[in-house]
Amino acid sequence: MSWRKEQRRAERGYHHGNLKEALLQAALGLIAEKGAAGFTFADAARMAGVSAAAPYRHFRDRDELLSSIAQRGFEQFEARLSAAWDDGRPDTVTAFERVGKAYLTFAREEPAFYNAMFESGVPVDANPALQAASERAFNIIRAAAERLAALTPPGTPRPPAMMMALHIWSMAHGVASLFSRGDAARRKLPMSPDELLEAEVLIYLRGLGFPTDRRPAARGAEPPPVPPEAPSGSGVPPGGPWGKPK
Amino acid sequence: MSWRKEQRRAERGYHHGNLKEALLQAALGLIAEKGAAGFTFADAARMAGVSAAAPYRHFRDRDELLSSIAQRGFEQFEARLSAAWDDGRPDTVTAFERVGKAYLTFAREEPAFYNAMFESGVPVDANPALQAASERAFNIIRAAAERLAALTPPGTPRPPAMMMALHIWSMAHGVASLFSRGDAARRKLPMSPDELLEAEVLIYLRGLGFPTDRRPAARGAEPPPVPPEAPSGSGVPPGGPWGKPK
DNA sequence: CTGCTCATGTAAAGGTCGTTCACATGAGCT
DNA sequence: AGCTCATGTGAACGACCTTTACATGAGCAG
Repeated sequence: MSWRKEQRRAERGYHHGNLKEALLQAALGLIAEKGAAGFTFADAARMAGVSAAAPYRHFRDRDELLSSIAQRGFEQFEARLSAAWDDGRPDTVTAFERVGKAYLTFAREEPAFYNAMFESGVPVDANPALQAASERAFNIIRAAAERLAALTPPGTPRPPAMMMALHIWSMAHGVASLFSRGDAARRKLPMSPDELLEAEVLIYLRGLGFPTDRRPAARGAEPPPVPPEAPSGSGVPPGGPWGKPK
Repeated sequence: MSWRKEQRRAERGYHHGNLKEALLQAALGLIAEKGAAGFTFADAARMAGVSAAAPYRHFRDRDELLSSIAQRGFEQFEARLSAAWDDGRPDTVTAFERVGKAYLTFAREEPAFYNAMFESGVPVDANPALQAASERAFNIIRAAAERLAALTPPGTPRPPAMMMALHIWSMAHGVASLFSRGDAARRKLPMSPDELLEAEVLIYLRGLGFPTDRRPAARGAEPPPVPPEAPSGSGVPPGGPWGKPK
């Protein structure tokens, strides 16, 4: 009956050695499986092979664990977005679209983090460290928007970068939470979430005056981009961002 | 100690008379207060003045109550969107924008419903009635998009209405869940969620080729709109949807 | 090496929930 | 008046969250 517990103990001794980390990993797995609501502190403890009270040596309560995961999530999120943005290389629009894709990829590949970050009900503004991490992640989008705003073709009014950033964020989050995760992904769509978001962003950018069917770099103030390997692979298909209309 | 319970009983007798409805109302209040995750079946029962076991005569389990609320939410949601759309009166673009506003208004004024519908983890596709209600609500947006798509100015390719509808939905949901509710609303924004969404949709529509700084009706195939009372009140401010750029 | 200390883990217990079951009540029909 | 069945009750079970008093042993001082 309890041989398992005894064995565990024999394996690791009375002290776990790295319980905090083990709990975080266990929680991550459980959240990915059953969602932040279904995750239980007791389960995480069991999975780490310790008693139900042990976690309280490392987290004030269940919410603090959740909050820690959310914070870690924002940090990884920032890293991913940052890598995707790559400081706007090879050109601003390409990099910008890459950021959008990275957003969805993160939501899809790290459902546990995304869940903890945006769907767990953790009050972001209650924990300063969490809030800071969240803002650092958003700042990537904001910085990208800033660079993009600076490229508005002459003759068109320049949109506020902050507004653009919020718009892009809302599109990405909207697509991610409605169509790109869990059961929501089962809604029958005419196109993939990635394509949906890409088209949405392109149409939006066009609405701001960006020429989206060709690289805008040549006519802006931007230095000429590195010639891409795939000549027009990431361009917009003819007929508009959504393919050919019937 | 128990005089309260006795008094309750004296007031209403052994049978409650309308427990199902009372439970739904109680749950709605609790969800609005503490979120769908914090809401408990036992609390709802207490609030209705019955024992913890009574609710099981009306709902298979806690999830079914939540699911019922979500369904009711979608029904009210549909009604609101439908009223806002008003079959495209006085003209398609105006009505379309009104739908966007109605979306946010619903999210703000009915946080409990919105929460149950989109943030409670209720699997929409598990309950046919719920799924149907959800689809009916979405169909309002879809129908509006269809009418709008039919108005694309000559010379511009016509976007698929379904795609438009999904785009609009994702924008509205993104803005609503990121900026328009609960603690999330505390993020410091340069503009209100309503304005943010309105600008976003307008830029998007412009990206599709719609002239958004004036009523597009005159040049489309649409019959001339009823002359509005406020001549250009709902039009777009000069300089673009976001006001004057610096 | 000895012995102390304190971070880390355990067991036990109290409170809340969700859920089930046998039983009680009484509204409405015959 | 009596029956029946929908509706509500109380008790009980197991799971969870959290606290408290106690146990263990790693690391350090002497």
